[in-house]
This record gives sequence, C-alpha cells and structure tokens, in this order.
Amino acid sequence: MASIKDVAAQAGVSVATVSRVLNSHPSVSPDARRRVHAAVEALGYRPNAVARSLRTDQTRTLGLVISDVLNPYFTALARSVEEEARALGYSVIIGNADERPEQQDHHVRTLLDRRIDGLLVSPADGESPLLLDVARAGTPMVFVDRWIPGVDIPVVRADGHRAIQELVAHLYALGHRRLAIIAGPAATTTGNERVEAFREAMRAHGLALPDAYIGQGDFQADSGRRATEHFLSLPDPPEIVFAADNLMALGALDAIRARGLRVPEDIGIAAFDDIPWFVHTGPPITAISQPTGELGRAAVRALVDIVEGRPPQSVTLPAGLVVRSSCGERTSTPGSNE
Amino acid sequence: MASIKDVAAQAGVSVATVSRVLNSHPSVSPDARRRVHAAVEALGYRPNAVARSLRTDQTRTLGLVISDVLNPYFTALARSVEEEARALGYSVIIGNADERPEQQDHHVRTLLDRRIDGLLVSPADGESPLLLDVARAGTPMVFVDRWIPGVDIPVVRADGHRAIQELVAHLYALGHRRLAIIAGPAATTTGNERVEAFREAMRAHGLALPDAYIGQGDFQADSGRRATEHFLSLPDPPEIVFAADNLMALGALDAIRARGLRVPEDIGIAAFDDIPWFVHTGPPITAISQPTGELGRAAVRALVDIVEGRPPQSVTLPAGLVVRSSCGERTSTPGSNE
DNA sequence: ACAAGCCGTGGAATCGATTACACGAGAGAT
DNA sequence: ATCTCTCGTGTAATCGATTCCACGGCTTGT
Repeated sequence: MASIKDVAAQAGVSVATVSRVLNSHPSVSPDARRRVHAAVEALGYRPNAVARSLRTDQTRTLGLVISDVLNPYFTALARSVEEEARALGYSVIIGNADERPEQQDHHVRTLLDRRIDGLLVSPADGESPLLLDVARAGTPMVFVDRWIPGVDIPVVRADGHRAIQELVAHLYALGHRRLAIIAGPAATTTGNERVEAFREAMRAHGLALPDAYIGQGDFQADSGRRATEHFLSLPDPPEIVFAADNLMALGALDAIRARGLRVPEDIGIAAFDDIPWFVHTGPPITAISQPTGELGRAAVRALVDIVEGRPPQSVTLPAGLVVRSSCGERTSTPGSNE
Repeated sequence: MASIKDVAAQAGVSVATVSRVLNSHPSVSPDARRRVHAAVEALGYRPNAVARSLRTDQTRTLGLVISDVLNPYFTALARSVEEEARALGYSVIIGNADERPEQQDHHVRTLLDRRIDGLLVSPADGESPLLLDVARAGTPMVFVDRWIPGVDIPVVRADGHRAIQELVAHLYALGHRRLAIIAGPAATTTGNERVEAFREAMRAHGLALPDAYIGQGDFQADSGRRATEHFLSLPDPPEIVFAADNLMALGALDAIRARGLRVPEDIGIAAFDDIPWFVHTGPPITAISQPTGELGRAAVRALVDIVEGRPPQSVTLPAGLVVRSSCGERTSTPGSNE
C-alpha cells in the first residue's frame, strides 16, 4: 500500500508538501498541488489513518457502547448516532454489552485503547467503577438513555414520566385496576424510573402496587417470560402487564401464548418502547414511544461539543403514549382481531 | 495518559524491556518483569493500540459492512460476528450501508483507511467497482449472506433453495395456486436466488409465475408495502404473498392492514428470514429460517483464516421452513387467531 | 584457563503521518 | 542598492509502540 513517501517521490516534492496538500494548507504552489494530486490519483493513495492518529492524537472516531444490539430500540439509536456522527465527520465503533457489565467494561477498555475521541454509553449497571474512572480521567463522554447518578456527565434521554401517567390513566379509564409491571434491573436508571413513575401514577389513582405485581426483569425477553409466568400463577393475577421494554414484552407474549391465553381478553399488555412490529402483533400493542432518532442525534452533538471544546448540553425529550388494542380498547382499527 | 516511556522510567528499565514484558517475550528476568508489572499497575498504563498498529501493521480489527442495521436478520448476524471475533481476539467495526451502494463504499473506504485486518461484506449491489478493487488488492475479505459473482472470495451463506421448494410444496398442499413474490433487488445475489428458486419450485408444481406476481422490492419495508398494494389492486390478486425478507413482510402486513383485509382469510403471507416477532404477529407468520448465528461465526472463522495465513473455506448452510398459520394452515397452536 | 554460547538488557531504527523551524528566492519599501 | 518580509519548500523531530543488533557477564565444554 502506497505511503506518503511514494507520493512525494512520484510528485517530485517532499513529504511535507504532500502532507500540506492533503490537509489543504494554503502555502503550497498551484503547480506542486497539481503534481501531488496527480501522484495521489496515479498511486491510488489513501492516507494511513493509524499514522495520522498517532501523530495528531485524534482518531475522529466515537465509541458507542449499547446495552443490547438485539433490542430494536438500541439498534435504532445506533443508526441515528452513526448517521449524525458521519455528518459531522466522525465514525462510530459500536460495542454491544448484552446487558452484561463485564462485557461493557471490556468494550470501554478496547475503545479507550484505540484512543477514540469520545464515548457514548448507555450503562448496563448503575455504578461501573471503570466508567467512573474514565469520567474522572476527563475522557469526553455522554450518557444516552441510561446514566449513572452523581457524575458530572451530560445525559441525553427521554422522560417517560408523563407518558406513564397517561398510560395508567388510560388503563384506569378502561376499568383496569390490577396492574402489574415487569421492571428493568434496579441498577439502571431507566429500570428504576419506570417503576417509580408507574408506582406514583398508580398512587395518584388510589391504586396499590403490591410487591407481587412487580416482576424483576433484566430488559431481555427471557426475564419477561419468567415474570409473566409468575404473574399468571398468582391466585389473583393482574389484568394488565406493563413491560418496561420491548423485549420483555416479547417474553410476556411468549408466556401468555404458552398458557393458551388471549390478549387482551384474558390479560392485557403494554410496553415501554414502540417498535414497528407492535402494529402487527396479535393484537397491536399499546406502547410508549421514544423519539429515538432525535435522541441519538442530540447525544452525538453533545459529545462532539465536548470533543471540540464547546460546552455540551444535557437533553431530555418527552416520550408519548401510543394507544392500540392490547389492553381491551374498543377500536375500529381495520385489521384488529376480535 | 501514561506511555511506555513513563512505565520504563518508573520501573527503572528501558522501553525495550517494558515492551518485552508486555508481549510476554521469554527473555526478561523475573525481577525486571516484576518491576514493570508494578509500574504498569501504579500508572494505570494501557498500551496505545494506535502506536502498536502503526508499528506492527495489524490492528486486530475486522470490518463488517452490513446492508441494514434496522433489519433484525443483520443485527443478529452482527451480534454473532462480534461474539466470535471477540473470542478470537479481534474487535469489529460495523458499517451500516442502509442498502445504499454509496454508503457502503464510504464505509469500505474508511474501514480500509483504518487499516482493519480483514473485511466482512454483505454487498448492497452486485458489482461495486470499489469492492472489486479491494479484492484484487489482496485485502483479506469474505462475503456473508450476499456475494458478488466472479470474484475469488470465500462466501458464507445460507442456501434457501430447498426451503423455498418446501414452502411452495406446503402452499400447494394447502390448495393455493396463485402465489406472488416480493423480490429483493436484482443486483443482490439473495435478491435473485430467492426469485429463481421460487420460480423453479412453482414450475415443478406446474404453476405459472406471471410477471404481475413478481413485485420489485429493495429489502426495505416501504417497498414491501408498495408491491403488496399493487398485488391487491390486481383484477385477480394472489392468494399468497411471499416476501424475500422480513422487512418487506412487515411492509406487506402494513398494506394488507391498511386495506382492512385479514390474514390469512383474505390473503396469506410468508417470509424469508425468521425473527422472534413472527411468533406473535396476527397471525404468526410462516417463514424460512436461517442459521444466523452459525453463519456469523463461520464467516469470522473464514476471514481470520485468511488474515492469519490459513486457507479459508466457503460455507453454505441450509435454511429451513417454519410453518405457522399465516397461509391458512389449520392449526391448533394455542393463541392463534381465527 | 580460554573459547564459545547464552541470557538479559539497552540503544536506536522504524512504521506513516504532521509540523516547527530554517532557508533561499523574489517582491516591495526606503 | 540594501533591507525586510513573505512565500514555497525541505529537513528533521515527534507521536508510542516493536524489534534488530550489540554488548557485557556467566555458564559450559575442552
């Protein structure tokens, strides 16, 4: 593979001049510029990003550590992150933690070893000592979706508070009183917040949230399945199961189907996160929708602000309720099943 | 950030010795080794992967260019690729082409600029000149899922031939005769093959596949929607629509629902690619399932074989038919809707 | 006792870029 | 005509690692 020296030789100039042309430094004669361009073309030369990074101490690369690639929510997030980063001249390296703190740390470490310019994280747990160190060390960093409390790092996320209130009000209006939730890990902020917001909304309607109606999940399908099985085996099972993310809703659906029960006649279901498939499940699922694209873009902008020395901004965007028919809504939507 | 020099100074040895300890070269005294380890620990030193790559001319990084991150099939593929790569000591940088050749080329170029050790590609088109150049230049490369004919590059893919035959036989047995297909782009091998296999299977059953029953899609949901709308507006619409990937099946479902029609009573549906949501759609979708995990792992193994100088192996794995109830199957599966 | 070999170690070259500094040539000022 | 300034260019240092080579001190064989 041709190096800058080959280009210099071919163009009959020094490597310094080649470098100046490549970086469009003003002080190069038109003639030299022309010859360098010709040589670059002739040799199919492409600058070695590794060498460049070593010298300039910047990689123009951002690291993104997401909790789970199989979760369409994070996939959508990753896509908008990559898009915005590309628009700003950065690439993105994605690390998938699979909701496991060790794997998250592994990725953070390799990303740092590669000297990425900044880190976007959606922490799988609430207190990764490594992440704390990294933050203290001054690495440009932004939290997306989830965050770690007590660190001075910008956070870009959606606020589900109001949407959860709306959801509970909606369920109450439909006549449901026994509402259960499949929570995310207590170690994640989103895990906690969604339960808390749910509990508060219940209280506002004078409803109790007994411990038996709080299933402990980990944001993965299997845990949703287990929690739902447990709900269904209760002497007084809930009328509605609210899953704190879309994968646990998938698991809940699996459990319900395995019992031969029907949604929403036997039990209703709702989910945090809206995904395209929720329109076509049997029945379509009432869900809380996050502005994923805007979240990803805002996170990249905040991170690049830090990297380039501008003051970053934390962003909180509202989530919204999307009513469908999985909670016994009377609906005339074409194609719904009853 | 501490460098190897700082470690050397702290340990009272030369950088050469530090490097030897780091790379577990045998010829270092136990005492020096101990002191270096202590210094590494004390300084929290981590080797700079950028510098190391420059010197050794290897990055221990693989590039993966996939056609669409929003497609659960590719997401699952990416996950298994990353997993296997990690097990073999490599990291993976994912580039998302969004089914757009220019974006694919952009990613290939940046990946190459970063001097990745090898490239895994699922080409968005059938003849990217860039990809051809890269292959000719001798960059270690493996095709996954899709490939470009006429280049001597290992291919790791699933063969849907037999599964499509089974599908058509299954549909025929159910009494269906008017079968339509939403094809992928003709520029992709998977796009072509699936239509060809379908056409052949139809012929084997003495069935015609009129042009009007071949919808041209691009593996994205919207095109599935448009093709299906067209099918439904035909004077003699098909009884079954077979989508060549899961996203186009999603689009087909959208179109059917928008018309207020019911699956499978009014029209049946089947898809290439099986995803977890197909169990819970209304009704559950009959699909062809690929061994995604094994595909990803085999692709990484083939690529690493090339990178490390061993002879690589092309791999073709069979896909299988998963019968559910979206084509009018009489079924007693609990929870199915009828 | 001396030659030969091995072992642990450090010095220095190297990878491919960027960039501070020096220098010579030509333009403009006085 | 001389001085100064600017402009285009090249030389060489530098980033942080790896690795070849040389060297001094021991062990081993004869």
